[in-house]
Amino acid sequence: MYGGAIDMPFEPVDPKVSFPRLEERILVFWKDADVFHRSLAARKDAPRWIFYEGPPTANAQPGIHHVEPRTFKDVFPRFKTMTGHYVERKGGWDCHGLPVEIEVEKEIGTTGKKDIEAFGVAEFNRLCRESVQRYVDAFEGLTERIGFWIDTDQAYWTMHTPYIESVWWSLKQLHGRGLLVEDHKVTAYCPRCGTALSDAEVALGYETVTDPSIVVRFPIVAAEDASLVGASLLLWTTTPWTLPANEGAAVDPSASYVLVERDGERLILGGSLRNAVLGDTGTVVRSLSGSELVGVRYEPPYENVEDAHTVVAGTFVSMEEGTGIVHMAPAFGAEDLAVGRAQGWPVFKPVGDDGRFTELGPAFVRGTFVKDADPVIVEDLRARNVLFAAGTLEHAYPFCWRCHTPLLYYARTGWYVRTTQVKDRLLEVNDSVRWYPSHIQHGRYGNWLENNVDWALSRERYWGTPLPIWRCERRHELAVGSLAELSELAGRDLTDLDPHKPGIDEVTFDCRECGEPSRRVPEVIDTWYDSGAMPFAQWGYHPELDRGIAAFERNFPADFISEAIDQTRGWFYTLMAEGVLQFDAAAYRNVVCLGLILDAEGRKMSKSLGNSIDPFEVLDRHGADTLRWFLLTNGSPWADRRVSFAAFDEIVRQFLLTLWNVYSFFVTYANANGFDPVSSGAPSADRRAVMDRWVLSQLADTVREARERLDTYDATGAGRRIQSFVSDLSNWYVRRTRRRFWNPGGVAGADAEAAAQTLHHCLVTVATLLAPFVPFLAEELWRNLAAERGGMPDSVHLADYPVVDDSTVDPALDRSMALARAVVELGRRIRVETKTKTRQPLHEAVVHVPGRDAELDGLLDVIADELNVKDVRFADTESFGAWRAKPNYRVLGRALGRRVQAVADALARDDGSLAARSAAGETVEITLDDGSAVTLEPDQVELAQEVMSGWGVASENGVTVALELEVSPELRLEGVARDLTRALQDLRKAAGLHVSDRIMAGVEASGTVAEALGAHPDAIAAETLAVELVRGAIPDAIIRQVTEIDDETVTVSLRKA
RNA sequence: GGGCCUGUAGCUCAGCUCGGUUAGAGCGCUUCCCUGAUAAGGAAGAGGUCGAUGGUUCAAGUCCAUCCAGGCCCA
Repeated sequence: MYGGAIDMPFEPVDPKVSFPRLEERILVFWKDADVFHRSLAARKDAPRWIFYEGPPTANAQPGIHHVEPRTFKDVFPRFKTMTGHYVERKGGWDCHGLPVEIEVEKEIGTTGKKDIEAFGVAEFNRLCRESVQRYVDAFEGLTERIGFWIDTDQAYWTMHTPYIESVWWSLKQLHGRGLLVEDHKVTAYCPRCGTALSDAEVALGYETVTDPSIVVRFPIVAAEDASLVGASLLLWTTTPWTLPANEGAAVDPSASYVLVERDGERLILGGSLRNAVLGDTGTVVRSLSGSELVGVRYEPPYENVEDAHTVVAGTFVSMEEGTGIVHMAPAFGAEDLAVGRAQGWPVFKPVGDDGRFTELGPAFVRGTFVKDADPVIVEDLRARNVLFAAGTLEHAYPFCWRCHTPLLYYARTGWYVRTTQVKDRLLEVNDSVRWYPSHIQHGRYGNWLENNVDWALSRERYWGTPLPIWRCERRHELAVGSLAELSELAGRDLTDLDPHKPGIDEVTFDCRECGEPSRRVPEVIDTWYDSGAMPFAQWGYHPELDRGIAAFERNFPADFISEAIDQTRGWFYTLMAEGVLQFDAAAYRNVVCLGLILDAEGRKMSKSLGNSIDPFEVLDRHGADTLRWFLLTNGSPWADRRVSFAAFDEIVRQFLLTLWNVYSFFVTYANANGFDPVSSGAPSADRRAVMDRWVLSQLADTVREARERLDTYDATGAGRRIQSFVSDLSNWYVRRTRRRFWNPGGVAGADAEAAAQTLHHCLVTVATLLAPFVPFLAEELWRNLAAERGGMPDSVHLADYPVVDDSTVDPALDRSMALARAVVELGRRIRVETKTKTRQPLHEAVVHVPGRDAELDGLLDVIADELNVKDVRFADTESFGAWRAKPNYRVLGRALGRRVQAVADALARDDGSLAARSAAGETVEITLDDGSAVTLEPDQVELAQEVMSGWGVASENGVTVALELEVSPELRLEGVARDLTRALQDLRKAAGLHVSDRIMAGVEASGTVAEALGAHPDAIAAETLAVELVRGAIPDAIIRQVTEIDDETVTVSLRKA
């Protein structure tokens, strides 16, 4: 369809367009003409504007929430390309991680690590690789279909060897600087599956259970205040099995505690909890603050470590349940571990990975599963009089969502990146980043950074980048940075080895320090580390191998990244953290942070809820441009938003089809008139009609605002401005200018050509403005209207973004036209109120706009035509109703303060004479209640005219319009002639005639209609392109219709001439 | 428990930066009008305690405080 036109300047446009089909055609064109790569090549030497692709994890079918970030990641690079930047767009795929493993586990029916080991890690990882490949194919399909221009051919894959080596290089740096270390951490752990669970997994398995709830005595053995010795601290716990690991007790230092004597025994507990624990028994001997207890040493229930068993201060201590004194077992609680680390207590862990007590535990529970040991321990405590009270408690406890084993909170070793050591630098770097919306910077994201904890890097899983640390029996560690380095260590060529498990684990070598065999630690790394490594790893950056250095340096840092808000703790953080850790620099300058996509009920879309919208269904039904336009302009990109199909229909009808119809209209008449935009040449400004000058001024303003907003990452504002221009173009410019295009004999000459030039220019400019937003429709318009005409490129995406044509900016005209449109609106209101059809011509309209008459000078014809009146004049002596004035608060409020209300009161009492003088432009003086006088300039008041409705007068905002409603017999006939014309036009349309077909027409009528036909035969014939217009029926009519005009029955018929 | 966001018409959302006295748009509903570009457009109407309370101010949807509800994240 893009063949050269011989007979017509433009390809005919089908007003009934299918956007999805149009988009398929454009996709073929882009591919055949290699437009994307040419758009890059054309800017090869331009300043770089750097974009990073945040890789989607290829572990499931893409959803509509993947289209949102991809749309924003497309619109700005396209815009920057069109404004003269080189925007390399390297794609990427996040390949590793638990989600991929789970997807494969579903396929092969395994439910835990033991199953996977039995299945075979080599085969398992092979399936993971295949799964990734499969979903990448699906994502590539979506990417292409939505018009997201990104280079998927050269995408980085985090599972490819050069990427992994680059990650290894970075880890080696961290290890060398002491920032990558092994340490303990408490995590939820399933003893049956032998694996730690993520928070999300833990959240899946909470159940209400009954657990023991016991209070135990910790007798004080040493204290600064010697009188405390011999008293017992009371501690509460629901996990008796953790008591053998007790190393301390925590109190709230600011809370109040009491020493109670009861049955000859002295007990210490939180004052507010005394009643709950002791009831009204015992006597308070003294009260003391928590801080007085800090440092007290006690006798632990079970012997374990030296130099511990003291009371410490803790902010986490609750004074609302328990005893106000918290038992601390660093091996089994996150806070406990943090406190223990701060106190220098060793981690004492008498429980093995199978959940059973080991040799370290008390003899009577060794080999027992911890939960089963609870009653045994309680009995032991009772026997030794350590137990104070025992009961049970119902509460929520997490279970393994796979095997229903109770989860244990366990200190386990893992590998950590010491991000806390660069926290200050992270905060500093964050200050240099521009966030959209800005509140993220010091809000959600800034808070996250403030609370930075070391990055738990290792995962005891299979499908991930292996942690490249080899260690010997004597625990000498070596971080390896590449396969080449590994080859050297192992003494054989491993450069072709797949660096994944299990192959990599088979590589061993002799420790360089002690000669003992050294083997790799078993863990893989957090897949998020892969994602944050992309600025360097996407180029295989590796200084030791002299690889990717130039490419990295050219492309760091990013000017722009964008993802949804859930990435604050994800990619936004990992990118920044690794940028700082490796290069002491911000990895990105601008970040657009999008809201989440919700369903019609406001719930987050997810596969498990079954409420996600299939993007391919939307694309097939409404098209990519529709979806893109919705995402870019509907609601706020920062806010979560609801998506439903109704919104897509509205966009098609209201925006895309409106533009399409203007386009179709233009092409129809340009072809009919043989208009050629290149040879006809643009008329000079002073030769342009006022409507042309107005629409060009609006266009210039649209270009200005679109550019300004896109420059500040506000695609929504830019899009809305363009949409409002398209609406004005269609509903005011074309509506008002239509007849100038209808030029069957070519008689209108230069004026028709000026109109065509203007509309052509508007459409081409709009297409260019829209190219980043709706790349398909923009291309379609460009291809037909501009491509290869006068040296223009063959694709809109190779064009420059429009610049403001200052010569067309005319603010005075903008204001005048707004006023004229207000006048027209009032006129239309009068016609409705007085039930006077618009088609009935009236004698005159009288307009009253105090002080602004002159502004309407050039627009009286426009008003007259739109209101269908013979004449428009300005009021001079008429009084349409009393004037009313009220203060212009913005001006007077500032000047008068409190007295402005008194002015309002005074003006409200005005009988209209003061207001009338203001309306006439006079300065008036009013007297207030307090006797003081105030002088009011005309611009210090707002004027309105009180008019009665139904009398042919309407007023608003100081603008008053009156219509002369009397219909003379002549006007009546003219109105009927127009009704008749309209009937014939309807008939032409119904007969399917082309706009330029000539007809023979017949009218069977009597009375007024016949009279009107007799009075205005030429006008009717000219309007309807009738070469012959007869009374009565015509022979051989192809269509015939009975209709009502002016309460008379009329039959019209016609055929082609 | 902490942080952030959101709360305006039946629905989807503007307006809040920088306070101004008739709070807007689109969809939907009612009535009418216009139309040989239009699947559109226009006018009128119904529909609002602008989440609540208190404060600042001549004036609060807008600024401040507290609270309520929902969401997301952290604990």
